Amino acid sequence: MSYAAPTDGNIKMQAPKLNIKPTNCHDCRMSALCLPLAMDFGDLDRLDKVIQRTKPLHKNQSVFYAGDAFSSVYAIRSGSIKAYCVSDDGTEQVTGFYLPGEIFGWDGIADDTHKNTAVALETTALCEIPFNKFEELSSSIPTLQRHFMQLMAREITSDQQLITLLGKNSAEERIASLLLSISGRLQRRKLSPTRFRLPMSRADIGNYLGLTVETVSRVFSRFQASGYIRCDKKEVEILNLSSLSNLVQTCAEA
Amino acid sequence: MSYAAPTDGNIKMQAPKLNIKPTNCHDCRMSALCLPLAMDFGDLDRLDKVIQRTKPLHKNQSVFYAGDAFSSVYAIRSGSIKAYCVSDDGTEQVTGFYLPGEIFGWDGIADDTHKNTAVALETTALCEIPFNKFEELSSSIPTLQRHFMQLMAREITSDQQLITLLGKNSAEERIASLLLSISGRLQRRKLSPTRFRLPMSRADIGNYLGLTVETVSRVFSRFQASGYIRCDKKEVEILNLSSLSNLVQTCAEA
DNA sequence: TCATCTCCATGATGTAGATCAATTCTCTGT
DNA sequence: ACAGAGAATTGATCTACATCATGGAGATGA
Repeated sequence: MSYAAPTDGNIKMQAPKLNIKPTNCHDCRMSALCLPLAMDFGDLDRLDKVIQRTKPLHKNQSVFYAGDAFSSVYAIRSGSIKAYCVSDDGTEQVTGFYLPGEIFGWDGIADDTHKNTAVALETTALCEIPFNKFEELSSSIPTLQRHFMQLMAREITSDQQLITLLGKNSAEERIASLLLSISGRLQRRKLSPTRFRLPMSRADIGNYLGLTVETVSRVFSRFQASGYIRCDKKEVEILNLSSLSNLVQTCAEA
Repeated sequence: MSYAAPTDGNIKMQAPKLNIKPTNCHDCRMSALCLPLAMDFGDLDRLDKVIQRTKPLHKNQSVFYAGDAFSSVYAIRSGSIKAYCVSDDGTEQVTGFYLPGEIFGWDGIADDTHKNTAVALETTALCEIPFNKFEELSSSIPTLQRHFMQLMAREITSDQQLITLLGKNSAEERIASLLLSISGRLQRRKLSPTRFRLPMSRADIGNYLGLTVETVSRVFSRFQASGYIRCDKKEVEILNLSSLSNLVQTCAEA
């Protein structure tokens, strides 16, 4: 019954009555993540007028498709998103998973065309941030521009971490890294970093990490046998965070 | 021969006599690549005043190190740059190669600290674009802001292509893809897309593509045996561009 | 309620590319 | 001009992961 219980992903959680649905940026408890901290209230009001809250998508509904004209970026209020692109031969490559408080859709800015398709992994509520209006705003709110560039840069950084992961690391290292990444991101939004529900399938994980479903499954089993995690289907509990950390080669920070 | 300073050695290619060294953005024939096309001449002047032309780096000199405070992004006038990050265990991961007309250094915007080290692969001339001055400028030159975001987005797109490459493609596909990428980028700056000199070592290529030197070497040999390319050390000639293209799975564009 | 589907787990076997090793060739500095 | 280090090629072997195959556990729907 407790709200903090991280059975959160069990889609029902996003049901309107459990969450006081934020109707503006002031009330939204994600705003610390997705909006500039330095903005004052007047600015926030102006931004708030621009942002559109779409009605919740349900599982497997798309936000945009590869090839769509780029018009907006999106912040996740609840739920989760998978971004992937499709090769000419039809194979998919998952390029990212996005959790509440995170922003996606940058891939369209380069030439006004989305390179990825974005799809809801579960019932998901979004804020749409129309990019042309944002541009108008950001010339009068300087910190907003900077903040957006930082968000884009964060995307670059995380993409490059994934590149390192795919280029150098073993299956175990990749999966440990993903688990830790999700754990850390949940922690940032004050949710349990050790007990959570993976919103994506094993196949998605494998695709994202350049592994097959079978390998992903085996590694999960091995992690469980080693006592690093306990998991039942998508429900995961991290039992030994430091062992997992020892597995991954993080890029040295300064 | 007593011409001391940057003893380039093999890089005579971008010898002074071929290039009238650009002293400002108006004259620079890279500007079409690295600057907003839509900017008028007044804007260009103001931008020009902000950009610093550094003296040429010679091979293996660094532009910045991972951990350095972020202050600028850089455009390449001539030469080439390798960006890489270092794990705590000391292993390197190459995250990108940058050719003339291209801009690098975005990786520092996220939290004002560079995540990568950038090093010259050969004698290299750069334009430094101080980011704080850029931010001032861009509020008064709206297209500039947009353009910079597009450049960042291009970095995201290319990173995501690399992710796909590393996650799904075989050694041959990866190397074909790199060759085609370089070919295309040279073509954009009106250089021969079929005959060029690779500025990076086989080891760098392998590192970038998640392969060992040996594998890279073998694939080059195989490509040569198949008549796809002809190469002598770093000098490469693409003989059969379409065969190479057939090898790679490009992400479907709209 | 049963039939069908999707997801996940796990075993048996195959293989692309890593690793180890040796040789030649090319730069670099004294 | 020479020694030594580094870069590249090629061969022989090994291994982590892919591939193929099977069965079970939950969902979904007539």
